[in-house]
Order: sequence, then structure tokens, then C-alpha cells
Amino acid sequence: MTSGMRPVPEDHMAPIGFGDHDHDTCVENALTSAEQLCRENGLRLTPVRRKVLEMLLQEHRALGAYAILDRLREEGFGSQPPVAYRALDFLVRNGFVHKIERLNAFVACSHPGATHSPAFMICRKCDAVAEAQASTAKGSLGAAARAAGFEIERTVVEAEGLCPDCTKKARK
Amino acid sequence: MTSGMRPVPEDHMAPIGFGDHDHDTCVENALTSAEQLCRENGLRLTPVRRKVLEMLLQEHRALGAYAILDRLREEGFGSQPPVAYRALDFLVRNGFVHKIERLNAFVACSHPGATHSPAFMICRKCDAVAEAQASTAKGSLGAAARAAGFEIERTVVEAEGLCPDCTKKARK
DNA sequence: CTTGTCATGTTATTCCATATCATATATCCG
DNA sequence: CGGATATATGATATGGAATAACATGACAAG
Repeated sequence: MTSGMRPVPEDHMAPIGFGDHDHDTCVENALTSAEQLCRENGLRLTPVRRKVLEMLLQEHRALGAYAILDRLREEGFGSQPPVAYRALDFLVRNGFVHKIERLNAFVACSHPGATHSPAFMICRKCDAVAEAQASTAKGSLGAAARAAGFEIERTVVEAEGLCPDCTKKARK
Repeated sequence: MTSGMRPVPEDHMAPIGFGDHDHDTCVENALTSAEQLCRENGLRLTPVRRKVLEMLLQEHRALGAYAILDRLREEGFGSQPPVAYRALDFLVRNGFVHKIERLNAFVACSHPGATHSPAFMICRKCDAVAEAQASTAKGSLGAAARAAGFEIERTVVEAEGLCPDCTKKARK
């Protein structure tokens, strides 16, 4: 995704929360749009890469590299770590997937194709992950960085806590 | 640090950047104040824990658990992973040390004793780490979280980029 | 003294990640 | 077309991060 970036339409930004939605359609759409994005940008969404993206879209949770690897093996792909890591590297580099540093794990991006610095809400109970925009960090951290002479290139913002579902369950 | 928390005086907040400073004194002071904080709060800053804290204070960089472990071995402490991880756990739990998720590594806190949600600036070239305040994330992320019904308990904010020194060197 | 708690030691295992070398498959260009 | 170049996969090995599980020691409270 070195070129062809464009802001994503608002209506695609909406369903990034913990709410219910038509998951099959959601996965379908995401895969189709990923294919198109790759075509437009001369990227190769090879079978392994597509499979890994599909797996991550199926979950709305972070998957570890070895969980991914296990499933790849079941599907008849190579089963050595580099297979998963290379696919993940491609998907992360091109904005289809994000790494959750807190968990050393990966989630599908909620609105690929958009230039964005994501922020994540991670449920410590069920590992669900929701993506939001993190224009925020530019604010006071940006000021601190300017003051210190530090050049920010990338920012990781990850909030840990309880998702709506688990909050409800906890109250019972 | 379950009690006895108090805002840290402004003059202690200042030297959190990348600038030069009298390092020996800085380490000394930090250790002394850690000891006092522990005494006040009924915490035991045992030899291993003290040593680990001292090591982290010596560097102004993140150290991996195994780097720490190596040095512990040299100093005659136990050399199995749990030794380091337990000491680190204590230091993190009580606010003397922070974990840098991006690096799977640890840094000494710049102003322990203060209730704070830290933000970090991490140099991708030399691994130097500076700590700043992250009141920021409460802003737009907080709004997103409220909208989604997500209860934030902790926030990780880590900016990656080039520190002043490495920026200068890069320009040459 | 014994019971409980906290800290440490030790062994083993699991998970995360990458270096390296070999092989295959596109893609570009003469 | 055919060869050069870049990109993708396969496979082996290894290193680093993290924790589970079990045993021992130190010490304070009852």
C-alpha cells in the first residue's frame, strides 16, 4: 500500500465497535475489498496471505502467530513459523492487519485502505479487540515529543479493560 | 504502592527527556527514593529486586528480561527466567519500572511514587526510551470507549521514532 | 511451635520471532 | 523467447520471551 491511499468513507468507519453485525457478509466484503486494493496497488494476495487474512477476519479477536500456524497446517499450507510470519508481515505492512503489541498477536484491520493510526480497545477477559482512531496521541504526546526533539514515526495506542459483554457478565 | 500515592513535584517531572544529566546522582537518588517508598509502604526491596532496578536505572534504555538475567548471573544471583520475571513483576506492580510492550522489554520509571499513566518515546535506532505523561489518551480514545461501552483500565501509549541524537546523526 | 505468607531456587515447557539456505515462480526487459 | 531480477515459498535451526509447577527457605503472627 505504498500508493493509492485514500480516506475511507464514513459509513465504512462505523462498525468498528463491539456491537453485533452480519459477520459472514462482513468477512466477504473485507476479503473482496482487500483483493481489489491489492489489484489496484500491484500487490499479490497469494493463497497463504488470503487465508491468514480470512482467519483473522473470522475472529474479531487477536490471534497469536502459532494459532494461525496451526490452522494453516490444517488447511494444508506450510506449517513452519516463517510461513505465518511472512504472511502476517505482508498483511501488516500493507495495512490489512494490525499487530497488538500488548498481546503479541494480530487482528484484521477494520477499515483497510485508509491511512490511519489505529487505537485499540482490548478486553482482558475475552480478548475481543475493537479498533478506533487515535488522532489523540498527536495532542499532548506530540507536544512532548516536539519539546524533546523526538521525531514520532508511529504510535501504538492500546487500551486494556472490559468490553460491554464482559462488563455485563461481571455485574451479575 | 497500594497507598501513599501522591502527585510528584514538578521539579522531579522535568528530567524525563533525552537530555544529558548527572547519571550517577540520578541513579543514586532514584534508588534511595525507591527504598524510602518501599519502607513507607511496607514493600520489600530485596537484593534481587534492588539489583534489577539499579540495572534499569543505569541504562536509560529498555532491557530485555534475558539481558537482565545475564547480568544477574554475573552478580551471583539465580539465573533462571523466573528470577528475573518475579523481580520485574514486583517492580512493575509497584510502579518502579514500566514494560515497553513494543520491545518486550523494561525501563526504570522516571518518576516513581506518582500516580501516572505513562507514554513512551522509543528510539528505533538506539533504543533510548523517554517517558512522558499520557493524559492524552483519555481524550478521544476515552470518548470512543464510552460510546462503545468499553471500560478502560489501563492504556499503553508508545511512540516509535528517532531521538534527537539519532536524528542529528541521520542528517550528516 | 506451627501455621501462613512471602520470597527464592530449579526444572521444564510453551509461545513468539527471526536468521539462513534452498527452491520455485513471477515480472521485466533486451 | 530467454535470461536476469525480484518476489514468494519451503524447511531447518535457533534464539528470545514468558509461565507452569514444584520445592525450599525466611520470617512474622497466633
